Amino acid sequence: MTTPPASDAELLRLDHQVCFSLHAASRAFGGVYREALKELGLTYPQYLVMLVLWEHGPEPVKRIGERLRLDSGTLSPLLKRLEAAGLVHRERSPQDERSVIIRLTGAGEGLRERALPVPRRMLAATGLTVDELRTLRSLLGRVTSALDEG
Amino acid sequence: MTTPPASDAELLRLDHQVCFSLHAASRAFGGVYREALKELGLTYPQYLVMLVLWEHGPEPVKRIGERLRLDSGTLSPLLKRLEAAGLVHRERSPQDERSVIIRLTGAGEGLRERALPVPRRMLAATGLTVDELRTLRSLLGRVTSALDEG
DNA sequence: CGCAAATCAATTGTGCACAACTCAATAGCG
DNA sequence: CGCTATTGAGTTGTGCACAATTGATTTGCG
Repeated sequence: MTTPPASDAELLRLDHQVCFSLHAASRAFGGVYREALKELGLTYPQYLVMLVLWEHGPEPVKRIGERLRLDSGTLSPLLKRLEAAGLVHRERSPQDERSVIIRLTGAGEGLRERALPVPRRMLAATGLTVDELRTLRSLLGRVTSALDEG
Repeated sequence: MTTPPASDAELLRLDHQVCFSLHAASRAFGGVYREALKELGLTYPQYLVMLVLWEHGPEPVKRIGERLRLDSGTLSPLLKRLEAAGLVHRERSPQDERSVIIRLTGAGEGLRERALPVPRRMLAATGLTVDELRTLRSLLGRVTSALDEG
């Protein structure tokens, strides 16, 4: 694997291209997820919250936010909509009255099975090999960590 | 470089991780850009539009949308804000009255110089090597193309 | 030519992201 | 113990993303 020289001009262009590709890829994924999740009545961010709850059980809003890198300004209304849809239930923590625990309802648990085929469909739609996906995941994780330092 | 076997469970998890990493990385970039662009008075999507105009000169809304993968529902209000900020000017195309040409004002042209240090700062903030950035760009481009096929 | 289909921009409505703020509850220091 | 600082959730306001629709203009078929 040769490394072509990186001119100043290419470096500047590379930044634009990486940032733009990231932005575009994120929205492209969103579009495909929108299709795949339509029949479940979930948006992609709502699906991410459901994944957390399916995997980890009842969790406080704060903890969900840490896992998904989202703050209360985003989660509060989103969780309100999930509650209105009958998928989750909110309850104040008895230990700490500031904290609100999010718990799946029966309907929320039940949705899990219908969501199972979604990831495999997405995986196929990316057109990447498993190795490439691993590389992508790794690079994205490192970028996010580095950017979040500043 | 060995290829560990991919279990069914890992495949499912890999999809979640890639999608989530993409989502998170995109927002992490947005946050850093927000900082870097604050003194220019631009948001990241507005900056992308300015990049297109700086590079290609006056272009119709349609063409900008194709380059940035954005539709008129997003661009119309965004361009209105750029116009209100005195950075661009809108004019109906004489050749085709349906089309609206976006043209930089003097202030819009002038902003270019102040924006020059931004990409280098971003590049450094990613913490990746040039080769890794090239790999990332390539993978993201392929994913977006594949996803946009469906 | 005349009219139906396509095209382009804009608008409307919903939802996400995030900064800035409020308010209640808790932790922790003197 | 009392008071201050911090924490957790929610609210408000701005802006982006996108589906669906509207309205004006152009294209192109018959």
